[in-house]
Amino acid sequence: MKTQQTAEGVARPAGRPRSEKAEKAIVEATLDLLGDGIGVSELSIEAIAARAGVGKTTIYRRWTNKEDLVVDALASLKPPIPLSRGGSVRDDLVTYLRVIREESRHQRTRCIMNIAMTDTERHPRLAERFREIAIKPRREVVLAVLRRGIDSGELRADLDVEVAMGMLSGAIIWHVKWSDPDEEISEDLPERIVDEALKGFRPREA
Amino acid sequence: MKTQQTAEGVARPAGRPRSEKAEKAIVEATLDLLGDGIGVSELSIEAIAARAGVGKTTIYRRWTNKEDLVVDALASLKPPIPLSRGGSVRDDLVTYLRVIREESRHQRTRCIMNIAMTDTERHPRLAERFREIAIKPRREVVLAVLRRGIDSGELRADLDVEVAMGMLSGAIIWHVKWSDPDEEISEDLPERIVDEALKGFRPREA
Amino acid sequence: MKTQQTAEGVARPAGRPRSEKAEKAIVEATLDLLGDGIGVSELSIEAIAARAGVGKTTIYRRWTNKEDLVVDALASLKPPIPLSRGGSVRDDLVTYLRVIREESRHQRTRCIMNIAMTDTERHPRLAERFREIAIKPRREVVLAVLRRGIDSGELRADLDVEVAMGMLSGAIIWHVKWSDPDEEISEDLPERIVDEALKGFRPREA
Amino acid sequence: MKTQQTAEGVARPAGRPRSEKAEKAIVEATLDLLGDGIGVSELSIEAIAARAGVGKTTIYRRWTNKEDLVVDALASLKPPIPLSRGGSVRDDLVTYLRVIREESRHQRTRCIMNIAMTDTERHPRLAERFREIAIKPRREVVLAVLRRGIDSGELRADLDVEVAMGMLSGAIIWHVKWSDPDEEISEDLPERIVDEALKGFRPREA
DNA sequence: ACATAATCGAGACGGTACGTCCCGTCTTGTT
DNA sequence: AACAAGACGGGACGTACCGTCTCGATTATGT
Repeated sequence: MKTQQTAEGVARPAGRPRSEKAEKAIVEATLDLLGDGIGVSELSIEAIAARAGVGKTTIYRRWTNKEDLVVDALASLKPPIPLSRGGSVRDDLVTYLRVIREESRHQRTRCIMNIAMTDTERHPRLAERFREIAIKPRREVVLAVLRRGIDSGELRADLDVEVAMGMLSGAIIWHVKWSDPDEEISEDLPERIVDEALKGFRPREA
Repeated sequence: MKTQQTAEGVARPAGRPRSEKAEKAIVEATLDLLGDGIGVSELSIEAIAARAGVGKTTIYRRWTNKEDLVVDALASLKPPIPLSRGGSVRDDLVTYLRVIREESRHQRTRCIMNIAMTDTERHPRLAERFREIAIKPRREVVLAVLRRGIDSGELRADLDVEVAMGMLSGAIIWHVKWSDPDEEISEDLPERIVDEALKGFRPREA
Repeated sequence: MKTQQTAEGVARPAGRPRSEKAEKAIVEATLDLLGDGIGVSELSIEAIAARAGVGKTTIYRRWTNKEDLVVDALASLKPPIPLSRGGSVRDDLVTYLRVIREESRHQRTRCIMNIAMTDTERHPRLAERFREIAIKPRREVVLAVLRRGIDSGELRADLDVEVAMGMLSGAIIWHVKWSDPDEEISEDLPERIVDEALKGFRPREA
Repeated sequence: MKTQQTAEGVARPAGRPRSEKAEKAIVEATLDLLGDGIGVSELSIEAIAARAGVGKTTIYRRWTNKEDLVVDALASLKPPIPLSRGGSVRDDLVTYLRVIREESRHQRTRCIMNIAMTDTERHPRLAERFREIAIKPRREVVLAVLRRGIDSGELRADLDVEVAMGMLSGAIIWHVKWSDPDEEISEDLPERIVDEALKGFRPREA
């Protein structure tokens, strides 16, 4: 492929450059459709092209398959860093769990989450990307809170922070996903989880 | 519609009765395909019919849509009751978490689990059924163990058993699904989870 | 392929038989489009399917390529045998040339003729078929007239009927196709051609 | 539009002049492709540009559509004046028909002829141009021969030269195009045509 | 034994989306 | 201003399945 030389000395491929506008429209259309509850399998390139007002070739020129496109679309989402920090460990953890629960109640986030939980097994690259952009930042935040708690003496010095993090995140997700749909999820679930976790299941020995 | 009278006195429609063999073959073919990692969306009636050696009509005559078929197929699975009971609360919980982890390592269970985690949002009836046949029995078992622990004094009398159950189940699932694929999941993860849960995060006050 | 046995003992392929109605609709749509002046190259399977109210597969199931479809479509046209016979040789030949000229003035025939003249080189099978259904019958008719003329003494006994036929048919086509579009083609062209042909170009020797 | 002043005083548009080399390459590429048996409909600007080593814009800048380009390309062909004159009328006519038959046997001429016969209806401007550069000169030549024959007494004084010309040209073309492909076209076809035409179909009266 | 009737397999039906190819237009930096 | 390169929106290609339909053949009973 021939290239052209720009003033900045950066090689550029010859010919008309790819339209950033089109690219954005495609990603946005993808997120829109995903947000409308369309799953990765049901998501059709043709529908994306139509909604983005773009030719199919313009999509295929950039992404060789649907999975890559979805990966990039998800990646374009800013991870809405969920934690306001600075209070007590208990307050921070409660806040964190509340944010997750709130997210799971909003349409777009919910759909994105679904994809994460859902199409992840059939699309390993997607899972990897999701871990990167969604799981990892939250994980770091919780780990930081827990470590801070250990330093300040609020938490046990020998606490297994990995396990603790899994218990907190896992618990809220479990309830959101699997609790009986007839019963309301209690509003104070985050507090209850955090408190039980802090206390431990065993009775205090005299 | 004319009916026929069987010896048992049960009214039966006239004409050739439906083949039980075909029905079984269809359900089996469905589970096979699901077990091969095919998701509900990718699962095609055509493929099921082909693998079952059956005409497509024979499937559509019995189930009006794919979801209903999958529901029935999943229902036909015996819930492999996961808990050997009788030891200490700690032992029982560790055993329970181990069973879940093992299941997640075996092909067929893993795939079924994926479907549960996966296609659940797009197929609400499926989710409901899965809750019925997979979640509920496990939930009951854990709740029973926890209540027994309270009775025996091994656990706090005011323990929130729902929350505790969510923490345990959620923690193991979280780790199985979201832990860094490069790092091995530690073999003693079930023990670590149970121990941290029992102890609580907070240090013992003097 | 499995077959079924009919009462008449004629083997029939299993499954739903192909719809004759669809087949006719496809052929008719093809001729319509061709008659609208669409050439074989411009003719799209998609357009045929749309006009016939038929799925593309229904077309591809029967014809592997466009050319075969056009061949069959043309073949379905009844050759409108152009000659009323029984008069003098001169009258019959004039009638024949008139019919050709008239045909070349009517829309549908004109378009079919165009295809014959046109797409024939790029589509040899089409040419062959056209020769069969359009050229050959006309050729036979003219040859018959000429032979009758020889028998009756109206024409020379040693007349080269092949060449004579070519001169008559070729002359009318040449004029229809290549005469100056500004000048009207004279109404009595058929008579003029026949008369010149009968007389010969050379003057009568004393 | 600004213009520049050449030494010859002819106004010229400002900016880089159009490349004559490119223009020639385009026309040549077009004729090449046409000669390879590609029809006007199948002929793609993309293919022409590629073969000419030229950008598509360079073509579209000069010709607004494919037809115009083909017209110009055909126009660039020198009409290979087909008649050596000077012998008897019979000899001249035989020579003329032979030339046509030979042309129809050579690849490039054959393809050009095909285009004439072929794409003419769908592309009227092309037809007109072809009439100008290919038909008209031949027509004139034959008419001249015939008129010369009348003057010299070789032909009837009242011969309808237009009709006669059509019969001769039409006959050879008819045979070349429509004769049975299994039978060889007889080598002496030109002689046979001319002789029959000269004699007329009717027997000499005593 | 035979008519009745629902089911069976096979496969054609009208559709939708696929990923590819090429169209004619447009938008770059270079000549 | 013209050039080559190549991206753009669009339309048709031929394929793969979709869920529905229509066949003849099969398999039960009820007379």
